Amino acid sequence: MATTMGRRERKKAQTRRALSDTALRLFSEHGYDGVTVAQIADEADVSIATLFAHVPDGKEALIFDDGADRQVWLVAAIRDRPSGQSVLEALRRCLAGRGPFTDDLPPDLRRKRDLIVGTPALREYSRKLWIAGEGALAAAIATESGRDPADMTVRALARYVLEIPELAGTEADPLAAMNAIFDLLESGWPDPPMNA
Amino acid sequence: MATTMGRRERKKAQTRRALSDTALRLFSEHGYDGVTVAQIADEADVSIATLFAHVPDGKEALIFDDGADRQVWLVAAIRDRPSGQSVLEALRRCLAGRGPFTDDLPPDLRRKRDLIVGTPALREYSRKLWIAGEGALAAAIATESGRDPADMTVRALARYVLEIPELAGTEADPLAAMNAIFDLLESGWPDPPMNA
DNA sequence: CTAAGAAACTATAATCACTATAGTTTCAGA
DNA sequence: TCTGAAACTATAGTGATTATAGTTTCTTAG
Repeated sequence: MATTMGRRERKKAQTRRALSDTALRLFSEHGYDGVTVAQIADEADVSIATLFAHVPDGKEALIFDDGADRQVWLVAAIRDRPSGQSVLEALRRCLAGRGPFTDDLPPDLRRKRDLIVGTPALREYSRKLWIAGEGALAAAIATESGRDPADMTVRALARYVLEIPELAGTEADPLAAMNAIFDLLESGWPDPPMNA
Repeated sequence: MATTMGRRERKKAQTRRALSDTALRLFSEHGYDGVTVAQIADEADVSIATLFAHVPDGKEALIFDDGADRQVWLVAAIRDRPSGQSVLEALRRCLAGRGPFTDDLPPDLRRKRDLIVGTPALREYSRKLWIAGEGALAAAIATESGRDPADMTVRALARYVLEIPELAGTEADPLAAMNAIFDLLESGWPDPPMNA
């Protein structure tokens, strides 16, 4: 096993990359629904069967990375947070630099993000990917707070945090929206409202 | 406009009912994926085109009612709550008597519920129906708390409440799970944990 | 170096959800 | 009773996805 991948793996990655790039370009040009998987396969110069071999989750998955990076960021953000910082604060800061919450991105990533936010099918699939990290996030939270990872409170918190991108992503000011939601999760819903 | 529907509307309702009943029966017998819409249409003795005319959202929608009852319950539960009761308390009590949170149901509804909970595609669609009520619920909450219905805090609370059935529905004790989540929403996440 | 054997790829055909079209029957109301 | 709308039908098509069976291309153990 060499440090550099063998030719086979390199070609495989190349094909997958060609599919992603082609899909992103065509989606940007004609809209998600305006492109068929057949067109994508054609322009990437592979057969349809090959396309689906690379993207088992289907058309929506084409422009998303296979690797489960998402979970890694968040779990790392919790584990490596400065001492004294709360778990939710760490998550808030981590999310603030990602996805819909910053414009400090290279232009290709910005185009991709806009495409996702503007396409319901892609938004839904993106949410699915986030939610898939629920278990890992719950485990990390449980570790830090000395609770059972199966505790419904922990699971719910993890789920609610992971829903934030979809919930706040379409707002006029996504970052402000995200902060409002984190405040809600930290302090709870004030009822009766903050008068007598 | 007679008090009883005309024959035309009666027949339409009949057809829709036949489709629902047939779909529920076949899904129960062979599983959701083990039944094609063609089979359902056949057994209900209508054409496939007619089936889709009745169920524009597709296969999953077959066993759900068209009417948007869900929102109505919840909004009414908030508006008509005893004075002094918090909004979240009203929602908690309302949900406790519905869907996955009680076994006090006629056997056919119980079968239907079990089918939904046990079938990912149906769970997802059910969630979609709940989420569709977000705007109405947010409006009701905003009215009671004197906030802007577009306030992200209000929208987030509404969304989080509506996610509870999917989140708690698959737990061993759904009712206890639901209560834990409401506690989280009311009080927020205690961090650092409840020691010094 | 070479011969399995695995992995990636291909064409082809099928299945299935869903839509479009164009025409027929049935009811409702003037 | 006539007319138009609504519900229905058969038919054909689109597009995603899967199954099958066979071909090419790398890897690697001998």
